[in-house]
Amino acid sequence: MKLGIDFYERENVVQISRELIGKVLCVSEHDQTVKAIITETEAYEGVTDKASHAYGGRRTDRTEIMFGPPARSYVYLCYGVHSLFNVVTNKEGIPHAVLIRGVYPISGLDIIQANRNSKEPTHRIANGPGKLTKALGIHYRNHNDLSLLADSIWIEDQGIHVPDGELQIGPRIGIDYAEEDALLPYRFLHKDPKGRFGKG
DNA sequence: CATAGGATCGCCT
DNA sequence: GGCGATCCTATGT
Repeated sequence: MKLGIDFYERENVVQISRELIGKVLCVSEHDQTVKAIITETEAYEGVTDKASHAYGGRRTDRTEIMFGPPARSYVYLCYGVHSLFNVVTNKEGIPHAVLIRGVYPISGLDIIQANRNSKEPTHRIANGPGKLTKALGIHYRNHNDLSLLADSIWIEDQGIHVPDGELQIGPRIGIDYAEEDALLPYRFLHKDPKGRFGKG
């Protein structure tokens, strides 16, 4: 079932980031839906987090979405090339977000391969923050600031339970500039999506 | 208006 | 493992 507002509006973004591992990201467009299990996330803890775009309460046209209500998408362009997909959490006014960094497709693999223009195997076709947006057809121009409670992009709980032992928890990637916050254990990664979610 | 740099990826060696 | 691609955002004048 689709995650509701209660899931997103909680205060602990690190906990939400942890719980999103094993949930299912769904994207629907042109009457076609693709679904993929979330395998990697990072928490971004708003104004107190030097790695966050909203650090220090910085409000710009771009970051404004994170200050808005929860359960919405924050999709921005990275390195001029990649759309990166985030989920806005906590209450309006508190700019928390979770970056989705990797997924394992379970439905619509043919569409996903076409989107990527690649026949990479399932466990590698969307195992990166820029790869998964391209794979699922998420674009910063079309999919920014959408409600995750509507029918374009949403996240489902399909009862998949991922125990702590299957996770690797450590520092976030590519945020060396964030000084002491660069070492916070805000990254959650499933150690073996292929073995856990693959066939056989 | 100009400019530096980024929550990355894929190709090359 | 090194590097270029590629362009928007934020900041400063």
